[in-house]
Amino acid sequence: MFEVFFSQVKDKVLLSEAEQKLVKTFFSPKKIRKKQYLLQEGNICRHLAFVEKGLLRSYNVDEKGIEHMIHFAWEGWWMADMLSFLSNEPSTYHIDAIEEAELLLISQTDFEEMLLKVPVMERYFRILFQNNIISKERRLISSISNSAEEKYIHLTATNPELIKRIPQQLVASYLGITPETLSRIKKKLTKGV
Amino acid sequence: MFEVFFSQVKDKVLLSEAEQKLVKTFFSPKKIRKKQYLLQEGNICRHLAFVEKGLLRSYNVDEKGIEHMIHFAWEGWWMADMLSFLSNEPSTYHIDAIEEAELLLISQTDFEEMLLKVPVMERYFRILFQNNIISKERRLISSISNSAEEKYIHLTATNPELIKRIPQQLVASYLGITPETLSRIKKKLTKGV
DNA sequence: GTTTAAACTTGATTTATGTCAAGTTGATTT
DNA sequence: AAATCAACTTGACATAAATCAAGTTTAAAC
Repeated sequence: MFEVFFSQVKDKVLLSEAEQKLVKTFFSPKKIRKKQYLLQEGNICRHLAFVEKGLLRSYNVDEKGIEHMIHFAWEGWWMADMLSFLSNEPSTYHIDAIEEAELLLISQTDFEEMLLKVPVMERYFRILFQNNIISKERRLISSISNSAEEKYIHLTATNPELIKRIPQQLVASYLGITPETLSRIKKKLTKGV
Repeated sequence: MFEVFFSQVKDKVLLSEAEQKLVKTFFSPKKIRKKQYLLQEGNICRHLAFVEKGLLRSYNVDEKGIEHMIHFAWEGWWMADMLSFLSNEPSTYHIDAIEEAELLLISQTDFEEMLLKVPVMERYFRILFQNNIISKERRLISSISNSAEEKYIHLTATNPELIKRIPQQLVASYLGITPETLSRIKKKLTKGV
């Protein structure tokens, strides 16, 4: 159950056998089915979820009822509403499974306790968050700088797996464009080949 | 010189006198004039900069020569190209001073050393990065979900100081819209009052 | 204090993208 | 395999925002 997890963690920091054992105790496994919610708007996000298998998405819904994709997370990625998780405020996000998923959950109090008891995990999350900032910044720059077509090209270059694995309408939402526009962009680009 | 710095750090973690003294040794002060560069595209970002006084901006320039604002940092904020700083790759950003600024700089190696020698600073940066992720996520959601007018209204609500302190054309760029559009939005909104 | 340059505003026009609607393809369920 | 539903495509049209250009205000430089 912890295979993907520890291979990910060991990618960033060194963990002793004892530390691994201790870290394990803070997590509990959970399986969720396709379309099942992990978090619904209005509820407090009480866990960080690590994806061992499957695929999750987080999104919010605006006044017009339109969904806006915030993140996707598959094997080796984390998923949560960090704002709600850290501040204990009700979430404005939904999180659900695009593909049936196996997760490792850690609660708010266990997260804090783990970081204090296993300082190397404090380091792991500092590095993880660092990387997250960098990738968010790139997505943001693309979002404010590029046309719809450029945004799509940029995404295929920086995240080809996402294009392959995520349904097109959700990719469109992730880019902040309509499914129709994305469909036309793809047609235009394949024509050009 | 470290007044703003330690008030910021103490806001997030507890520091002993000894730790404070040690932390100070890793930083060197620097003043830069208005319009002076701290970093230019193509160079490696070798320092994190903490702003004690003044105002910095980071931006990139696209093929058409258009500047896209990435961040602003005034008293109490950090500035860097994190990607370049962490990976040692040449930066794609420019960083310069909008207002004359007093900075505290820490180098890549000193940063790593400080985090290892003063674990509470590891914690500080984990928390700092956490908060950064949340604010970037909000900006991103607004960017992909909202119209130009809604983006501007959202910014006035979440970051009123930015609107007051940053020249309008830079605010427009920060929002990913043209100065003309921002000017028209402001006119429309003041009319409505 | 006058000159010069930069920032901001306003108007006319163009363009990219959104919206609405209908059709097609593909997937899921019975 | 047929039926049902959702995903994707395509076309016609509407609209928000960009572009281009001129004017005005404000700030900087001499």
